[in-house]
Amino acid sequence: MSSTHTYSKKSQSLTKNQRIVLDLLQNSGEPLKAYFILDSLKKEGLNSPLQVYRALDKLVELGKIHKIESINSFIICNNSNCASNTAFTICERCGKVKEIKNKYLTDGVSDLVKDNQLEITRYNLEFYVLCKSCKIN
Amino acid sequence: MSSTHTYSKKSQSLTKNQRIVLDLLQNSGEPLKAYFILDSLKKEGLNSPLQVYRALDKLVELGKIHKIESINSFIICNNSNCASNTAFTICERCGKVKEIKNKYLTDGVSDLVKDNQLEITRYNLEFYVLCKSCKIN
DNA sequence: CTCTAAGTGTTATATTATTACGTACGTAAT
DNA sequence: ATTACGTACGTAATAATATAACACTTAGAG
Ligand SMILES: [Zn+2]
Ligand SMILES: [Zn+2]
Ligand SMILES: [Zn+2]
Ligand SMILES: [Zn+2]
Repeated sequence: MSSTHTYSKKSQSLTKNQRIVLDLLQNSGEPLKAYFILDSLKKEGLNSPLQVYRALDKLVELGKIHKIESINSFIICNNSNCASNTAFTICERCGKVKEIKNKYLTDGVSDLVKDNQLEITRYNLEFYVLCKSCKIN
Repeated sequence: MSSTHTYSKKSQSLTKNQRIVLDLLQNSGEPLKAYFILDSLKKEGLNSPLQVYRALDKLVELGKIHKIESINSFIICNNSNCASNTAFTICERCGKVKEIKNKYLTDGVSDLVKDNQLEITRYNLEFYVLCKSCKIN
């Protein structure tokens, strides 16, 4: 019965759970796993996986974060607006992930899609690389 | 045949477990999940998840099948040789998956990658669509 | 033949994600 | 103000996906 989380104007504002999950991802900048998020936010009052997954689902839906499927992880969106079209580089050796901001590349893909008359609703591009530090070693 | 076959048999032949898993995927043509494969091949002698996952891992490594990460499923390779570069369409409504064969598209992506000086080792492209039957309804 | 790399079979366990159920709150129509 | 509705919440249980650990077998290279 310890509720009352001053929601204030449902439009625009996230709920407490959504907020703390988003903040964690924001501050981290790296892909995080759901159960890591859960552990990290135990002290903030998160107790169950479902609380995390519900917040993550909503944030993905809002385009504020992305799920990187191949590593079951979530990362803050690095762009102002991806419109659900995402592109990442993933290091094959250390797993490091970066969202690609290169507009020329993503526009190019969009053009290719048009040229080939694929009627797509969105896309997710995963480019596997060897990151700088992994290339050295 | 000849007495000059110095190449290894090993590289050509699959083991029994790898064979039956590949055959199932081949005959299905659709993405299948590991535990579905396990159930389907109980009668062939597969008893544990690990047997399936080991076979799948090997087949992926050989490029004979692909894993579709966003649905935790595996599908037979539709091309002679993808060189680990993959591209799929996935229906957002029914989940139906097709491997894209369009060489113009994949070459175009490869060119874009080169133009943008991304040194990639491979890529995986997932295009979300509404398939024909889902578009009707 | 002997050594070795790869594969096998099995049990147990880890990791990731969802179902089910009841409660609480904000909004808008009555 | 009361009702109805949609969304979010909290909790427990469980499903679905994947790997660890260990002992054993097989097949090919030398
Ligand atoms: Zn983004
Ligand atoms: Zn790296
Ligand atoms: Zn293929
Ligand atoms: Zn469909």
